Amino acid sequence: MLKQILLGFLNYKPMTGYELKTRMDESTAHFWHAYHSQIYTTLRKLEDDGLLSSEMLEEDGSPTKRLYTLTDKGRKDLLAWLGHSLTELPDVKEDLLVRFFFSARRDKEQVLDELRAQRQLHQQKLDYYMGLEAEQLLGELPPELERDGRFWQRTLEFGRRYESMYLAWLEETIQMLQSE
Amino acid sequence: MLKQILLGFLNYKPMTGYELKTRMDESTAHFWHAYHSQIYTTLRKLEDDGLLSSEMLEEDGSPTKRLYTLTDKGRKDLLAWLGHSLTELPDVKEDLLVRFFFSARRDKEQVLDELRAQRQLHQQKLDYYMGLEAEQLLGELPPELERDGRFWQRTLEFGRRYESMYLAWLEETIQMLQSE
DNA sequence: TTACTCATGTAATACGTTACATGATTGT
DNA sequence: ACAATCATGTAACGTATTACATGAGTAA
Repeated sequence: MLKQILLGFLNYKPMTGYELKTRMDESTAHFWHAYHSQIYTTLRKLEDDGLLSSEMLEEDGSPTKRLYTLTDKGRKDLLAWLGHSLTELPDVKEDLLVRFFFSARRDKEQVLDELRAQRQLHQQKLDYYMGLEAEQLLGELPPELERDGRFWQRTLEFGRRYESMYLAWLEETIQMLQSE
Repeated sequence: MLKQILLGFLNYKPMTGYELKTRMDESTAHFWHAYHSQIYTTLRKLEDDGLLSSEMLEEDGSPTKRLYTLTDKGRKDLLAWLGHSLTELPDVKEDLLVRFFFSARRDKEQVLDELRAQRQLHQQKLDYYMGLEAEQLLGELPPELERDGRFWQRTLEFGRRYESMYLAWLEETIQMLQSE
């Protein structure tokens, strides 16, 4: 999936690995996170496969960068991937639920502490998403990216709802345990 | 994480790989899915590490089974894992959002078709979760598993909310695109 | 001079998926 | 006879994480 994300970003314009990493961190990381180590190795692999080309940039006053550009083959590959719709539901992975599922025999206060800590983290993330939305509305996008911007905004809206849903579940679960 | 799930189940009673797979499919698979190939290899590894022991069962009228039992070391390992609360938020991975993020330039009807197909799948999953709940309420658990049952029910409730949230987001996103 | 951001990479390991492979029993 | 379910495994591959490693420029 990282492959498609990298091709997707490079479809807008050529970028370095570092720039792709920072872009991901402020947008797609909310639904697909990657470490820089994986990004750099995947970029190399995509270049080996002919989906990207790269050139070294040596500007004075900044470290040497490798700029990646989408090739025709890469663009075709991206479009082919987008052309084949998802026909199944991807598997959900929720670490906390695994822990909670086996927590009936744990010390109740310890479980409550864990749930409260998660509540705080989810609240922080929701606050962060709320902040991001305001920012994005203020910083207007160039006209050719307006439609893209609405799609991006929609993924952010998903994040907000996910965090709200999670918070409500945690809140009620904490209540349930407290009043046992 | 599969490791902890297997230890968690075996903390209730000894089971075979096949039984663990079927148990997972009707409970934890909703938030952590695993293929039988991974289950069998992980069980072997846990036995190598001394967290499980196994014995062959040869009953007439059924294939040979390998019954796994949690060892003291395994139980200690499970309790240690449960004892260390989650202090971070696990990364979310949402395939559809990756696709949607890069879909502003795709054919609108194709995107709508994909969203509608996902809507149907999520509706099916929600219906399935609703059915499961009814079942679980009918089939009463033995008294010593009552508290466990409430915890399990709570993870099912999470699944219901997740699917409801997803459906609402899809519905509104479809509306948004249609009225563009 | 110390810490932070920019910038890139490799190596080892762990985890997860798909495909291949087999064989018995049960129900229609 | 055929399909479904029970039951277990291996091999190859793909993906993701953690740790190790380096070095320049910038701001306090």
